[in-house]
Amino acid sequence: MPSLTRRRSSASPGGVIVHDEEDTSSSEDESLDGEVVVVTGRKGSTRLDEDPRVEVDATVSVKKTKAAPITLSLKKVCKVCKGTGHEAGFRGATYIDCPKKPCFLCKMPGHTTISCPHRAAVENGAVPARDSRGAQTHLDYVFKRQLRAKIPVLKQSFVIPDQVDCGVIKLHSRRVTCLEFHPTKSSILLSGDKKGQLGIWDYGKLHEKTVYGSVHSCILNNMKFNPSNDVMLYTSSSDGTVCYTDIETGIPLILMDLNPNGWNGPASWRMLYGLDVHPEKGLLLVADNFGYLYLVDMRSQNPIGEPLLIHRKGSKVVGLHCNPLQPDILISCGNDHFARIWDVRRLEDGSSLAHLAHGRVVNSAYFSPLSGSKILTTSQDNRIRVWDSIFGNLESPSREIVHSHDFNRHLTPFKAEWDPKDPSESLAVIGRYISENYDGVALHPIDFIDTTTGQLVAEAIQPDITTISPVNKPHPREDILASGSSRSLFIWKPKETADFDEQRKRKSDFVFVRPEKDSKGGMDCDSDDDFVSDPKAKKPKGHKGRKVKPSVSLLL
DNA sequence: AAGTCATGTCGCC
DNA sequence: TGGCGACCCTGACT
Repeated sequence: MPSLTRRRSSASPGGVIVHDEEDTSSSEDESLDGEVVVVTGRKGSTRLDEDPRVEVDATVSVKKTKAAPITLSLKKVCKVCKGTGHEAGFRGATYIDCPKKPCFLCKMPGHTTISCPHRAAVENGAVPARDSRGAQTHLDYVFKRQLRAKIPVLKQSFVIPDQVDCGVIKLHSRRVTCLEFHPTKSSILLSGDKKGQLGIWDYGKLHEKTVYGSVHSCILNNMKFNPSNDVMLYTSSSDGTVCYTDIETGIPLILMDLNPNGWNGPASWRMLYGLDVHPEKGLLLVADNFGYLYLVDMRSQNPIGEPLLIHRKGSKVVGLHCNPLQPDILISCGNDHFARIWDVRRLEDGSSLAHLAHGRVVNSAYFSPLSGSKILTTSQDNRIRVWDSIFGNLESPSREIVHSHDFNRHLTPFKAEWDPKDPSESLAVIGRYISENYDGVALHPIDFIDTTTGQLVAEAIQPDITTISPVNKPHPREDILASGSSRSLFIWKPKETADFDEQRKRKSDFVFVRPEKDSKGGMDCDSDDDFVSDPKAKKPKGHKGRKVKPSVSLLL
């Protein structure tokens, strides 16, 4: 008589799975010529042929012969569409899409990410979308093949900080939401997290880092320095407050609180997003999750005027940016799928100068940093858009670039950032959502895109960083990029300037800092315990099913 | 090492 | 228009 074989599992390869209930005495019988029997059992039912209560899965066939071969024909089920005959998920370090769903990259049906024309192209994911105003002609191809290669490059070559110089693991206890470089002290990076904590890290000295936990009580969405006082920082948060904080003490002054009566449910709780300074007027601009813009007078430190509806009522305003040359010109973007341009001098209901339509939520809209004449937007329809002249035709973007930066509720929204040091105002930096198989490791690079051509200029990867990096900030003056990946921060430099000899000398590429569990007030992370250089220290784990090479640089 | 959980947007009814 | 549930590459922790 065969004994009942049970297996407690929920994802055996190729298996529909059945669980025991209240049974702690599971056992496996290997005498059945390697065949596995998966049975739904109940407490006390130990033998299949004796207990009529045993339920056999529909896909299991049981032969009551002497040898009692019990076979399984378990159908593979796609975790995405629940259909059979295919499976979505990682195969090694390569992700296989569900063929029944639209392409995860360009969102068009009929193909998957692997065969997507936007991915298969040499530009590898970041290529200009087909221009809707003019299909490609034969002349275009002639131009590309025969002429373009002979045109001398007039543009300066980009300097790409694509080598990790140093990093802080877990300075924050929740994912990083925003980054800002100190305006005058070049090696100081400020970071905000989902918990509302404010991190200050001097990456030049590595050890000097502080986390203030009492500035905000939930997501720190944006920060901006006072242009006339580089110790003072403005922050906006989903707790509904704008704070003005001395970064040397971490003591905040609340300039505005939209939830003075506390929590009365989500219908009334206001969250503040976007934050920018109008230096000439001494104005602070912030917006909320119901579509309203607020102005705060920086001198009197008080809100002024009435809130103005700038996006669809009830929809979140995600970002604000004043034009660098004409700060009266403001751009806002929001969940109503629009970016809108305003004149701060005459703000009224419906007075927007232009509205830029997008396929989905607009995560960010920034004027170009030098001339302010271009606009770069990031939308959740997996497209980066560039509008070339804010005084020109804004009905449609002058360029759309397909790029993977989808929405995921567990990730900080991706935002493409201008490189402020690029005199041609064409280089943009943005993290990539979908992974690429890099020598057997699934990694999510940070992409450097030439927005004038849509070409992927460079992609920054580091085998140790297996997490997605949605937050990236190019340094305003130096060839440095800061990125926030989950709870960690990294500093990237160009290969030739990254100081690897120095790193080897100090035997640590990375600095590990334990997050404080329940921080009240400032947290000083400078105790010796915070640093790990032990070769036995925990290695970074790859994601499920992804093959990750052992880390060397982390453990030097 | 499989399970758990945190929790934003969108589409559908 | 509003409430509800599905959800495609998460990541850290148990």
